[in-house]
Amino acid sequence: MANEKKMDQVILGLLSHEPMTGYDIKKRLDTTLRLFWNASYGSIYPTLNSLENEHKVTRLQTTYNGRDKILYTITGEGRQSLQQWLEKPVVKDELRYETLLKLFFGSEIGSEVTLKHIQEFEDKFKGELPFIKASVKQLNELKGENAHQYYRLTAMFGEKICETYIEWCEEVKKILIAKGDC
Amino acid sequence: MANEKKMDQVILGLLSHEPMTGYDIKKRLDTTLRLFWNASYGSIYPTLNSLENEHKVTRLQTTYNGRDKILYTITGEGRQSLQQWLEKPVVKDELRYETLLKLFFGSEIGSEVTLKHIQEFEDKFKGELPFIKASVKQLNELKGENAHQYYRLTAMFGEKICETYIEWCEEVKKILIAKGDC
DNA sequence: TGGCTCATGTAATCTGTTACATGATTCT
DNA sequence: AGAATCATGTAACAGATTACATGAGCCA
Repeated sequence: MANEKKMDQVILGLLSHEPMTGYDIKKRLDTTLRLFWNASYGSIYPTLNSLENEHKVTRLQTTYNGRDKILYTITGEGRQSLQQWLEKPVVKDELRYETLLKLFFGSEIGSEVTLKHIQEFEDKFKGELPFIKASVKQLNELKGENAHQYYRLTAMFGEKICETYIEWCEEVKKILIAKGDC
Repeated sequence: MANEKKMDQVILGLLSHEPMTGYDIKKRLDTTLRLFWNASYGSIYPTLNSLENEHKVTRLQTTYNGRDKILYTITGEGRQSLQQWLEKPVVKDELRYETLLKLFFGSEIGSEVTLKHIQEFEDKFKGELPFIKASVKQLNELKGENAHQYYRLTAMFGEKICETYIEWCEEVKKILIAKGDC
């Protein structure tokens, strides 16, 4: 994808909350940001390197429990660069659901197969929901740090869309079962 | 992105409904499928070429109103290939919202700027909604072709999530205005 | 006549994934 | 002892966008 590179900003954003290792960043993306962003090691580590070259982060080699790790900290320059990006209007919000695609072409394969895809889609989000709900609840009580309040708003988004998806799946299932053209 | 190439299937899917030109395909993606899929000419035309080489589509050079166009039709082989893909489980549903990212890092820039992003997000989907609602209504009445019924299900998806997004935006705005930490 | 839409295509470039490589520590 | 997790990284490759190039017909 020849889109604007956003990995820089994602990493700076995460480091704006606290110093982290590349491994930590990956974990954060796989959990907290899972619903709206993701990335692989193959893009995280090289980006950390280039950010260091641009003096937007500093590296600190440490050893914790005999384990080597490289802790990255955002610099003033990095924070400035992040803020500049945050001020700019959003360029692209993208939703790419293969499930929707397969549904759209459903007439070519019939309702039985299509139902399976819908069921899997539903199950996936039903699986997510408890964790998201737990986060929202936790973040509601925790009226502390500012960053947590913003995290809470994104978690609320996750909760809402999961619930909407599940509702929609139920409707779709009813309709597909009713027609039963297998 | 070194993901599985889905452009092939998208084009075959669209051609499974009716013969089209590359230009038509682009239009369809920009309108009907806009909410869950998109692509540029730079991927459409080369894909059409490779599909022809694999005998999954046939080209028909025509002239309509003095305008040259190449009409592509799916072959039996192409249809088979499409069906095989449709049967396979979904590999990836991806949502990538820069807006959510900027919201998540909102503490770094404050609620004033963040509110602007939320407002734009809301406006965008408020703008989409009338068209989607019109589609849904039209497709509800039109109880004809099978393919339309599948299209209708995806339009219902669009309607639901747009409404959910707008609701969520209203909540977020209230919370951000209440705290007012600019 | 000028601007918009119709219509097809290519080359350069970007961005990121996948798969591989390595090795230590912690848990069971 | 073995599996899982912690931890960092690279090279090959894929997939797609952007920007450019070209030209005809339609509408005002």
